[in-house]
Amino acid sequence: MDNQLDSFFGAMADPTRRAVIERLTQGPAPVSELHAPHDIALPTFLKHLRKLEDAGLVRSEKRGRVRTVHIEAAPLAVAEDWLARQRRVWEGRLDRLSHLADRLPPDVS
Amino acid sequence: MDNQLDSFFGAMADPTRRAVIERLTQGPAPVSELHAPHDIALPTFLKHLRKLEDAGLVRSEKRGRVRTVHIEAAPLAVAEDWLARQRRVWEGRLDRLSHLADRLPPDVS
DNA sequence: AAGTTGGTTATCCATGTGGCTAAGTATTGC
DNA sequence: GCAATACTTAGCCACATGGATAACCAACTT
Repeated sequence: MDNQLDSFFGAMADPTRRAVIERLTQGPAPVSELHAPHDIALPTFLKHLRKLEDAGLVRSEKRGRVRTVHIEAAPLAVAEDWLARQRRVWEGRLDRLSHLADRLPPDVS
Repeated sequence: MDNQLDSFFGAMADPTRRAVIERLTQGPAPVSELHAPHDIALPTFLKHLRKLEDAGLVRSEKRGRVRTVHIEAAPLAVAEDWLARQRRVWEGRLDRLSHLADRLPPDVS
């Protein structure tokens, strides 16, 4: 996809995928274990995993017949930073507004 | 949609929509001004705005023929919190692992 | 009153997404 | 070797998404 944020936010915009991420923060797990709590077919679930992997949120290795998946935390931090930055601009605007309000009588017609 | 996070992350998974949010952190603006920098047709752009509004990220009022849009910052904070929580669990796991490592000789067979 | 401006509504289209089943491959256990 | 396990690939389907045009309405401007 375009931006890294595109694929990240796209990946998080689904409850199944968020649940997988939540689970993986507690440590790696094989595909079958990740799939177990979700009431959808395995191939469908694999497509979700694929999307997480494409977004760089997750990595996996196969040993024998079992594929173990682990989280890649960096992208989470990138998105968190983006959101924090927006919030700071927003809050900064509020600050500037209140400062303006302080100086309202002299400055504004 | 399902969760509030669904519609939030869904809304952010598009560069046009993120650009609108970035612009709106600096203050409200009419639709035409928001649309100007984007090289897409107005009706297409309006669909993006609609999605932002559906996700509760933005609100708008119409006065005369001009509709003014302003940001609703709360959902940003909700998502930021969710991400921060994931990060804390992830980091907590690392902490526990290192603590475990400290106690490795006595505790582990 | 006529024209311009700022949105809005209605359709349409190609592609993406999330779901399924069926069938296949490769390990591992007996 | 055979069966069970753990994915994997292929194909199908309904609906959502992001894009477009055309036509419309309402409110200013002149």
